[in-house]
Amino acid sequence: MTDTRFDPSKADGRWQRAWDEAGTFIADSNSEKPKSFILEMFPYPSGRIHMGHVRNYTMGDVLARYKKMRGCEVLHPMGWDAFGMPAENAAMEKKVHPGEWTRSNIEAMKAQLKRIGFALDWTREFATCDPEYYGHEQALFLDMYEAGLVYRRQSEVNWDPVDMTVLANEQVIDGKGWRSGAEVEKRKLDQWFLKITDFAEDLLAGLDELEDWPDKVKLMQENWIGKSQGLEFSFELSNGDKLPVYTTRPDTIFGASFCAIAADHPVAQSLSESADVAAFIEECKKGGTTAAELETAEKLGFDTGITARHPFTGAALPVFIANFVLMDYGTGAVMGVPGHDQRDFEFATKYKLPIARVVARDVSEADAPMGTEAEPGDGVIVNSDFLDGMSVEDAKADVIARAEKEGWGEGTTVWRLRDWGISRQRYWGTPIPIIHSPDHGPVPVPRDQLPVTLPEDIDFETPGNPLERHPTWKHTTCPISGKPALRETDTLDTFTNSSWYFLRFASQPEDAPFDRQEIAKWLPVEHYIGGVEHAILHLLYARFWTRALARIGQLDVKEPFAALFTQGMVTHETYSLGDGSWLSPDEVTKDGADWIAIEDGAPVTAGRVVKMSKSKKNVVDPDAIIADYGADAVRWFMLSDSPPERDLPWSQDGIEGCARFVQRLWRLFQQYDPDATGEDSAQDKALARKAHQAIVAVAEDIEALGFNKAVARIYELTGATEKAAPSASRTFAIRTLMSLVSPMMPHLAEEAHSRFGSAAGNEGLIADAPWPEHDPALLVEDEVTIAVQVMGKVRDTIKVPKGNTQEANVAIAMASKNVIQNLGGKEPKRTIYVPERLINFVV
RNA sequence: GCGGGUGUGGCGGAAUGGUAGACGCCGGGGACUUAAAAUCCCCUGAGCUUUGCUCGUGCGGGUUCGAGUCCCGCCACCCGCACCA
Repeated sequence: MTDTRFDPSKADGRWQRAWDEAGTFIADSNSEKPKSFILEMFPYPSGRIHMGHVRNYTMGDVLARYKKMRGCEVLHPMGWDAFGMPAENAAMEKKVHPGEWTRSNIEAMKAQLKRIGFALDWTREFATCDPEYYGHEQALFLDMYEAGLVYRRQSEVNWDPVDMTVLANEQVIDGKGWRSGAEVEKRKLDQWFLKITDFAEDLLAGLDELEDWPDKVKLMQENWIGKSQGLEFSFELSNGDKLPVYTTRPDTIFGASFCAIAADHPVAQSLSESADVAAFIEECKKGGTTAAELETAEKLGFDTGITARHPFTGAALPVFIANFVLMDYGTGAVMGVPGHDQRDFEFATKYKLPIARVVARDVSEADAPMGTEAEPGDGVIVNSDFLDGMSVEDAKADVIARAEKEGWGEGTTVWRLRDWGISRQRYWGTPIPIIHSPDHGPVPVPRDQLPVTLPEDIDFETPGNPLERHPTWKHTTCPISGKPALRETDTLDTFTNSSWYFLRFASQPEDAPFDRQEIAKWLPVEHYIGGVEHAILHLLYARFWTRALARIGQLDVKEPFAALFTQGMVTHETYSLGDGSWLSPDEVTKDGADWIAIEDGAPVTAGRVVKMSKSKKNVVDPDAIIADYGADAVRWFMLSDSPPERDLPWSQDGIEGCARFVQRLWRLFQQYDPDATGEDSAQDKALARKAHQAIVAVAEDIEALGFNKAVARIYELTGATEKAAPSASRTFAIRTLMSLVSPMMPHLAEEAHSRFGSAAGNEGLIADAPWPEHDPALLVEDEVTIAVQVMGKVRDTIKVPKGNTQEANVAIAMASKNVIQNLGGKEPKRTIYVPERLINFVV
């Protein structure tokens, strides 16, 4: 035999080069084979590959390699989601151009990915900041514009009044700007929107057909789209105006004790001449625009003195301006029913408004006092005149019917989903290809002038939008009149870049965003893998974008991703000093049972296991790990132990165990003996059976993305093979193991295959070899173990031939000493018999 | 606040309503070695009056011959909330 140790530092690079030179993973769209498009969410080039990326791409890689073994033509591409805020922050902090920073990050990260040995088709690589890519995106934007799917309106942003700049939600910390520290305000700007709400019904209905998506993601999207049936009606106001409101709970209308309107509602605005009202409206502008902030902020109201006439009772309800009502949702006005809505309850408690019960568990509890919280649940209607005794459902229908008959309201469908605001007042994004003409308003940039490229000479010294401040870039001429005009200086939300990149991976013509026929060959993506944090926004936007392109006749698919998998995070223990500062894993060591700082021996507290993050310093660099243990050990670790949808805690012991297993397999592979004979012993048969069972089980596990289970199967077969004496079965088991681990540990598998496997006549790369065949006759066992219970408690187990009759097995069970003892001389009253599993005697 | 999820030994986890803890890690004992590393073997949920018995899957109830799994009510933690990607 040759070496005794597998040396990844030599083998990894050798096989990575071999795959590159052979073009092993280049996808051929003209292949006759069935097509398989395996895609992981492409990375943002932040600087370094982190363990989360490694886990994500390892899972996709195993699938891609497995599919190839199964005879598919596999498309497994990689690219870069290259626009975004971090590049602009780097520009401000490090005085480096965002493009330069991004490009050098891409270069570094690509080299890292190559060292992990991923089976990627690098010929299709692109970055979304390439003018070719965003130029095609601008064309798609104009297609949608011309199809009426784009419009412009006023919308609120977070405004930093000191830096005079728009802030992302992430840049608002506790209501203050992250750099200036100033109190953030809401400010209205003209912004571009995509009409995703036009597709609300279709996006919702489409979820039903996504059988291979996790239920939880479909549920989250369903709730996000938020279809609700309700009543829209108008209150008559004491000042003579009408106040349209929308409610999903018309059944509780007799419990209404006030109305609340948004600060920018016309009724509120009409009162703003009063200093008090103006001051309150100003107060409502404080704070940012996030839902969490709005929902948790203290409920504030201002009594306008106006009253609204209740449509049934005629009661005069006070009308408040309230900070928790949004102009963007519904009509910007609500009826307040404090008894059965928590937000209304808090508001009514604060402003001492009546809290009436109109829903109870039973009519007899109509006078039961309200507790300290609203009761939003189901029940029967009480204290509500003609609705008394009805179910919530019936009462809703009844009120809507009456409103429609009497002509003061109508039942409507309302969606929680809002149109997609795509304007960003930032530099590092796709320029919106619009020219604002003094005579013709917004005009599309002519197609032959695309791409509208970003200017290179850019000033990041002052806050605000660099495109807006650039001395010449925005100055152009109107395509219609030729008169001086201004370019749109907003760029597109980076989510637009990731809404169609998978199409560009499948097809990359120069003169168009994609080729329809080529797309039809590959789409939909067979497996799409990424973090659950994208469950709603990215996935919904990509579904929308695909549908929009289908509607305007450019695509034949509606759903881009046939199967979705959301993987868990990579986590690590945290280490902190007494002063609360964090230490990284390589700054600490164990002193007996305690952790101490390596530098000065100071005591360290080992804290909770949380997602790896720079701020907590609990990160482990994949490069260093690969240098120490090799790519296969890291890949194996990423697949072992934790189910892929759950978090994976990184551990030093774990990676060392994986590296040991790589060597253990290597030792076993060296014992490959094509000339071994002998099939007769029971042990040989048992091993052959295990190997054939593993071929089927590992395939099933990989197809179900149960990588941790596949890993456990491989451990079991490895252990059994090691223990076996040389035989033809053992040789078969070793060869089987080489194939089974090849998607997961491709470098080790190639090395073993080239050195030992070729002795058995296997030529070429194992990456090109097929998945092993199994013998169905060897899948079944000929003996089964049956648990014997007395009153549901296991008292014994019996081993019986597989074909035994129920009578025979029950007789064997009855003869068991333990069973006799536990029956205590009594005859079983009943016997539960589960074939090949269990017998339960009930006395 | 709203929406979604998760909870099983010291740790990661396995288990079509049918033998809870497969497989791995850690730990303990032993073999080999001048020694170490590596490797191999055995043990490893808790408790007890130990041929065996009792308890045990976040907590409290329920359904069932039988519940980690199904139902009801809680608790804790994690993710998302529309300008982070």
